Amino acid sequence: MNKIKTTTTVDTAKKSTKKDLSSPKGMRDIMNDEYYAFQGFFEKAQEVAVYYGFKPIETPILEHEEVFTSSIGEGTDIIDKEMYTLKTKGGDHLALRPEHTAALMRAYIEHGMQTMPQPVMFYKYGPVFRHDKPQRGRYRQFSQFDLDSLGSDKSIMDALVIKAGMSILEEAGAENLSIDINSIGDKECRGGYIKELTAYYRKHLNQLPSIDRDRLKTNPLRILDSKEEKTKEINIGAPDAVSFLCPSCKKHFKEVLEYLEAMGIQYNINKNLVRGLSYYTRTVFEVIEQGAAEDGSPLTIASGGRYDYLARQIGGKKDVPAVGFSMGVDRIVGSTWYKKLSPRIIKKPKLYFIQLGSEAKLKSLNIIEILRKAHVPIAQSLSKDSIGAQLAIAEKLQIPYALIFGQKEALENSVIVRDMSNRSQDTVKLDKLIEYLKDTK
RNA sequence: GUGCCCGUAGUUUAACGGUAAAACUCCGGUUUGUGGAACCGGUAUCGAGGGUUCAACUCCCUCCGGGCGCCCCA
Repeated sequence: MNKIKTTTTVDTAKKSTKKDLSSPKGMRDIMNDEYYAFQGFFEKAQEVAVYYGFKPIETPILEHEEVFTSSIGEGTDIIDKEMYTLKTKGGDHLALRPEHTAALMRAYIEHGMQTMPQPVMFYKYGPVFRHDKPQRGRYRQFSQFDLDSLGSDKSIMDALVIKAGMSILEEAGAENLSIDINSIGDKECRGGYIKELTAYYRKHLNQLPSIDRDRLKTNPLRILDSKEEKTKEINIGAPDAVSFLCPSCKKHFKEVLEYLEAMGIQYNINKNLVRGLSYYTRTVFEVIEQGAAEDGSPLTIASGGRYDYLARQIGGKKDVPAVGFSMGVDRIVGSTWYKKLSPRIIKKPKLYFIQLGSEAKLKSLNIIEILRKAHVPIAQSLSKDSIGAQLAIAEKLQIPYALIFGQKEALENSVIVRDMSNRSQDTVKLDKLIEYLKDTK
């Protein structure tokens, strides 16, 4: 009964020979050193985050589409063009998360975290997805590490989140980062500012490039960081958000800056910084890597801000003041300054296990298990047969000791420990091996 | 989504309108227990699909993928 229709399966397999064996556009495999680089970064980031009082959280990679559409804002590219959406068999409209913040707020509301001592502070790490055109440091699946404080409108939380984030970046090896900061006000003052700004651009409408004329309708704030030369000139005389801040926003912003100064964090106020996501209020900032790359163009490696109205936007009954810091891990790990943080699980092999002959090979795995139980990190290449080749690999890997286990040793239950540096070797009984190794360094 | 450039073995590179060359890596073999050895051998439907042509990897188109800029953004 096992004769399944082999012919048909083979046929279909042959017909669909042209399988695309590459990973999807903008998505890649991460392995070996690169994997360790990511893992090492995460461990360090986690360590710093915990010191600052952040707790871990992981949310699903998929969320209901509305979590993002209602928060990030329609009219932004992230929602209109870049979100991966899908319809489940049950008819739910889900989306691969394009960022962490909205999902985090959803979790906060869902679990009634307002009953916990405020603020609730989380760190969050994982892949996010944007259907974007891949470019330098830009992938369709990339990893973000986020720090967020939810439930407090205090300016010191802005400062804390920024400080913790900057510490992580420094631990990762960043040196000459600059942080751009601005305040775009709250609902008290932002409306008035936008009105004023719009009026200003209207006055210069005939000089405004067409792309920015369009933005005047969709999102006037974004004209501020336009790359059009013409617009840049016009922007010089544009009203700036800070001078339109209401007293409480002004106070908040001033305090944030004072904290930054007290902590020795270099910043510069960039009045043209507005950020793309529409949920931001008050503080917005970006951490920029100045042209360390060959081409010298700056790359934003982290960004964030306050999002005091997000909770209600996604359907919460009341506002939850919050602030967050989000880092692009791929960009950090890919930076020239990134110092390869090594994951804790990676141990430098102390021994290279060499086996010779079938009798020895048969018992090899047992010996490796003895070493593993004694927590002796080793390397081996059991598939190789020649002792010369195996020694060569040990040499190449710069492993201090080689363990030679051949036919003779297998029969005698012993093993040769060879010091790679001076080529001296000792024969040691298997049951004394661990003890013997303790005396070596 | 858009503009420019690009796409040959695992990798880095050749060549030519007439069905691909080399280096390194990898795998296999030869010398059957001590430091990257040597020698031999193997591995490409020239990103995919069309078209032009007697003939295309080489010319043209479409698509896919990559790099850079724009939009946008980590």
